[in-house]
Amino acid sequence: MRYSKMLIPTVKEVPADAEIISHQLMLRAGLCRKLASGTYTYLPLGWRCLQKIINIVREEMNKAGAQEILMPAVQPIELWQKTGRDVDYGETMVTFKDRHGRINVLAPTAEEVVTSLAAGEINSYKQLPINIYQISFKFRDEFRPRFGALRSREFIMKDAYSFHATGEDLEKTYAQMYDVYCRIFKRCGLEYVIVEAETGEMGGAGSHQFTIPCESGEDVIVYTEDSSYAANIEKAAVDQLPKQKSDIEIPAAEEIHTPNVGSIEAVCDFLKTKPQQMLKTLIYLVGEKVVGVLVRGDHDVNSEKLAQIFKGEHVELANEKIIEKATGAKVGFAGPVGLMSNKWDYTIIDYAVSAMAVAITGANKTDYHIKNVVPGRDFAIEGENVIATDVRNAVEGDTYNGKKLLFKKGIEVGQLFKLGTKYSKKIGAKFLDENGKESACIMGCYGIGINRIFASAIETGSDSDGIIWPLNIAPFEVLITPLNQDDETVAKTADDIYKKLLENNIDVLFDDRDLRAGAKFKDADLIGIPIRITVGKRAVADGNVEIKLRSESQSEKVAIEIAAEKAIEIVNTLKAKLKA
RNA sequence: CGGGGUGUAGCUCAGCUUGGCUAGAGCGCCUGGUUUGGGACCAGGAGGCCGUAGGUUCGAAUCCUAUCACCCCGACCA
Repeated sequence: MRYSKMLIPTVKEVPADAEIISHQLMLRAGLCRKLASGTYTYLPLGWRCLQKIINIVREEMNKAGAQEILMPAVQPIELWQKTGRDVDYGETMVTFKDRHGRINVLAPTAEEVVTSLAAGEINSYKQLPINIYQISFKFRDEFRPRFGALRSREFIMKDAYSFHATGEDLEKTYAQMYDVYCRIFKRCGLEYVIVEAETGEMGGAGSHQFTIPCESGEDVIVYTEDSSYAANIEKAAVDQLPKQKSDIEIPAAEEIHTPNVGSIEAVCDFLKTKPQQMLKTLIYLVGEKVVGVLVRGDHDVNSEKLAQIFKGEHVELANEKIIEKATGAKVGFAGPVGLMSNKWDYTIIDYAVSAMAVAITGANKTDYHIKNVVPGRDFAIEGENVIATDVRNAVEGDTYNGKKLLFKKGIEVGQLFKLGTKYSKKIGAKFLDENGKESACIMGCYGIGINRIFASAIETGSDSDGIIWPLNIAPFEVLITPLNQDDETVAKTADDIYKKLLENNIDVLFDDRDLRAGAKFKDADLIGIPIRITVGKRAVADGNVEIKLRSESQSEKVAIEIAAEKAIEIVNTLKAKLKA
């Protein structure tokens, strides 16, 4: 490909609305342009990268026996109503009416569609297992799209779905997909971490997440130093804290006037105490149920853990109205004393709370708190509809199995789920087993965010001059940079090498633009093609060209005659390193 | 959705507080010339309904109101 013929609009200045490195470089290197919030046009260079990623994913999926299909992006809402996920997804799912008044959704994912396909086509255990996938656009109307391709509203996802007659058989495919994912990320040249994850609104029995560690990641990975345990923050378990003992007899609980101080910080300020001494009471809506959740003042409720207690039901913070009704006080003054289980349906108490010797908590009376509250004495920590459990996020200082927990940020690029029969039961994907007995298909599902691989590769591979692509997903493998194109020998040398590389199926970009050397070098570094061959007048006079790796600072002089061969050799070496 | 911020040339931004001449700079773009191994230089040039709508005023990029878009901080996920 000739550079002068290609739309590669590089820019010197950093675009104003790009915050993180990958977003900035994507725009600067001319890989994409924003159309509207969270939607991007991928330009020739960017689309080439995405296609390379897609091809790697496709190859590995096909090799594992998965079959590619393509499902509609516009789906009838009725399908989603069957599984109740129209409610779970809520506003994240875009819906619109067509001319007949039917409500359609823009696919945020495809469990419902694929399960209804299976319901129609799969009747016998003889057809199982089957693993089908697609690579297509998804649309999610995110609360807050940001960070360019990291969290866009429209994105390309590879989503695979497997159907099984038995749980053991699901385990087999799950393990196989686990392996396939390792191969895919290896080939893409990414350092990844695998963590245990929650299944969230997907439902199901088990899940792993593939994460690329990096500062701009929005996920938090929790792990032990010896790597014996790694999970995302939604899942990460913590050891129970030791029960605190008080040296003195705690006096009776006592109401104190705390005008206008609702937040934990304000109360601490006012009463000259620390968040660890506080007991925070949050009112949640779990399905239809009103649930009071108690955590220590310095801890946060983990809504995934909360959802798991209620078998994956939809969880959200209650609004002001419900809180006031449930507590009889304005927001900020809720507490467990005196009204547990009568105004709300369940009380969930975090272990760290039951371990407290004494606490300060809201009095369920506007502008009042209660001090000297002893869990177990002043409110029940067990009983009907009262559950003591782990319902908070792990924090610095926590341990698991006695080992210190460490924290790291990461980008989630893929996730595996054991779905079980959540979808097949509701949509009626059933089969007859060898005994003629009917059962619901057991399902697994496996997603990969293509754009996120693209973004994480840049996020983890760049320097102050621009992108440093891993060879396998670089838009081109080799860049030829002739410097003095009026010089016949230079022009011919560059052209010969270009043709030779093309003949050998190397992805090569030929910078035939009439620009000064500096400008070409700057663009070359910015777009980050792994191998650059520089053809300059002086070196050519000596019978040489220069070969330079984008990842190295030194270039190497190579005789013109063997330049193409040498470049091919480097391509092969780099490829070998990325082999799965 | 709540909180904060920004909309002026293709891009990055100044001008707005304290209304007043023809609305500016750098980069990019076009023409000509000189240059040519790390984003060259000189000369000339094109390009703006100052986000949109209304209002105040003799006069609005500047003040007021509404509205839209975008960005940042919080609850979601590939």
